[in-house]
Amino acid sequence: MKKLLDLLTAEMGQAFAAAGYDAALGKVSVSNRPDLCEYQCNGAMAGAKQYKKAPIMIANEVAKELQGGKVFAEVNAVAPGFLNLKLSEEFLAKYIGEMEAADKFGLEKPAKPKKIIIDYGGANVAKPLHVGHIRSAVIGESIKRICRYAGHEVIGDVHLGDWGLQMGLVITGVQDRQPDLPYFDENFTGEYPAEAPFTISELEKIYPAASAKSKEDPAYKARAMEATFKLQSGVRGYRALWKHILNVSVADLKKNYGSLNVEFDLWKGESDVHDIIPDMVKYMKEGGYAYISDGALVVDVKEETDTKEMPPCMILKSDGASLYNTTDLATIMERMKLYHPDKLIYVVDKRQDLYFEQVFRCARKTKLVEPETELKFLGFGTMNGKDGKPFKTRDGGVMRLENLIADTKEEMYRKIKEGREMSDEEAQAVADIVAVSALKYGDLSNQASKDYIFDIDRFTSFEGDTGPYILYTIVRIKSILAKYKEQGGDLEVAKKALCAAENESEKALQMQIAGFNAMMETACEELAPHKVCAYIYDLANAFNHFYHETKILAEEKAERKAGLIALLMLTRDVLETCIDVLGFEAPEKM
RNA sequence: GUGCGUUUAGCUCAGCUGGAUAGAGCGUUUGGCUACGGACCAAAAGGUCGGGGGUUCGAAUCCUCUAACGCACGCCA
Repeated sequence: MKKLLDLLTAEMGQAFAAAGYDAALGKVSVSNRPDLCEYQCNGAMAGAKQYKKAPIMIANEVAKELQGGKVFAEVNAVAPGFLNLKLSEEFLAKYIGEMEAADKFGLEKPAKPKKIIIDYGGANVAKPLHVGHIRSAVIGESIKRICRYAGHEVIGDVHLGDWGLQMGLVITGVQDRQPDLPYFDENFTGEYPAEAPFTISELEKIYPAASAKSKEDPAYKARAMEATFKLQSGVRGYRALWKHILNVSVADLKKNYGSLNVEFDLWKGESDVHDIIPDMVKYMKEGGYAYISDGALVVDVKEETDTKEMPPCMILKSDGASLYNTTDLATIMERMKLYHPDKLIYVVDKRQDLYFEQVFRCARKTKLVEPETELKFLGFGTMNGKDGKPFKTRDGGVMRLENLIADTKEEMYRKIKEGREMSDEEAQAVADIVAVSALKYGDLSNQASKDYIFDIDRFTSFEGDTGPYILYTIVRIKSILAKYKEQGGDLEVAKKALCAAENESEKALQMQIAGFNAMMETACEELAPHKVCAYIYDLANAFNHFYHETKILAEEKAERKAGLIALLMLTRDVLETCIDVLGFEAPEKM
């Protein structure tokens, strides 16, 4: 269904036309002076020059055309030429009634739904997730859900770092610990054990140890490189061991991502494109795109219009080995072949923007993608500590994501216990849910591209612009609805009883609800979860104002009471839909 | 050096793509529990929107110069 502002604009446009002016001047927007009006139109001022007339005269003529209409209850022309508008309560109630009945609250499907692949998460095999991974996971997941809700076909891919020297290091580390394993015996021809020879916590120790050792011991590094080479050239034992590393790691990653409600459709990795790299390189050479520069194979990506230095995109290192660029380009090729997406979105640290610019240009130039394929780099900023510097543990180390989540849950548990009578078990379960909202809302309510300050006290607060505040509002609505039902009310019947607002705060709540489809559409177009956050914060506030001024269960007229219940249900449903696309959920009680 | 980004209340952030008196939260000060969850609500104080210049009837928003900070600039990812 049409957006409310579009309907108002159409009405206003007609009035402009009827008064003899360009209908395009009738653009209506939400008022920036709520004390004066609900909506406004500034078209009279914009048209003043064109028609060589004082704006207030135009405004007056247009206002006249709108008198007695069904959409606006009040239209005032105000100096120097504003058109101040108040909506008809009946019109508004009818609109949100239609929203309630419509699929997705009246959000229209895109004219041409796109197939989108989102590359986010950024996890590496054998390395634990740390705080630096939270943003990609949280933002990527939300964007996936927003786009999906808006009607696009979306595939989320974690795109693991599961190849290259890091794997060689782990394998070498394992060999040092357990040299007798059959994986290292070249003459072994039997079945390798089904069980991995290490646990995830062992694995997490092996990598940093091996990595540190390789930095000071060249011989060790050489061994690791050889192991990498053997793995990549398909040596049976190494491949089998690598599979174990992968499996153990992925199981652990799924657990950690799962605790943040982050789910991937694909668990592909760099290794998946290893076999197609030679073909891709050959194609780039034969196509005349790639050439040797300083020993390395590169593709020029400079453009005439560049005002900055643009280094070429490197395809192979001077030793012939592949690198990040190689696998990313091969992955683009692979994705085009397997899924043929209209759009690829990368949710990656913003410091990589030049790099992705090179890769995208290279992919276009070499025609790995079609001219109309959209390549989007969504760079996010750093999560900083209260000192404004990258977030660290107290002793200055890198904090594991698992610990950050655990700390937040603990803090949440403490707050819940001190505020409510609740069993330890229930409090823990509730704390887990609320903590996820605190973390995610704290992150998503900021513009993704900016750095932000992680403040656990602020994020876990029940007051202010926080996840827990939103959840609190939802839980409060649920509680009232439950009581209505207890008292013999029928929610299904009440649902259809939406009625015209009888007071300011009720109307304000309805208007806020009515803005849902427009908000979701922009959030999707701009890939901006923070707009969803801002919206639900306003919605929660609008509800709480309304709640404070309106008696609901004590309302005597049954019809009116049902109407209020309907408004509550709609508010709850919109809020829950929004937090779902943000990637968290509300408990029943808290 | 080149390019990109950031700069808005004491602190953390918005600002719907050029409109009226620049908005929230936290913190501070004050008021409100015999209604449905007070983990709430209401109100006050707090700003030369980094600085200069320009475009416009009108600028936090567009252009230009400039400052501070951050980041990136071929064999890491």
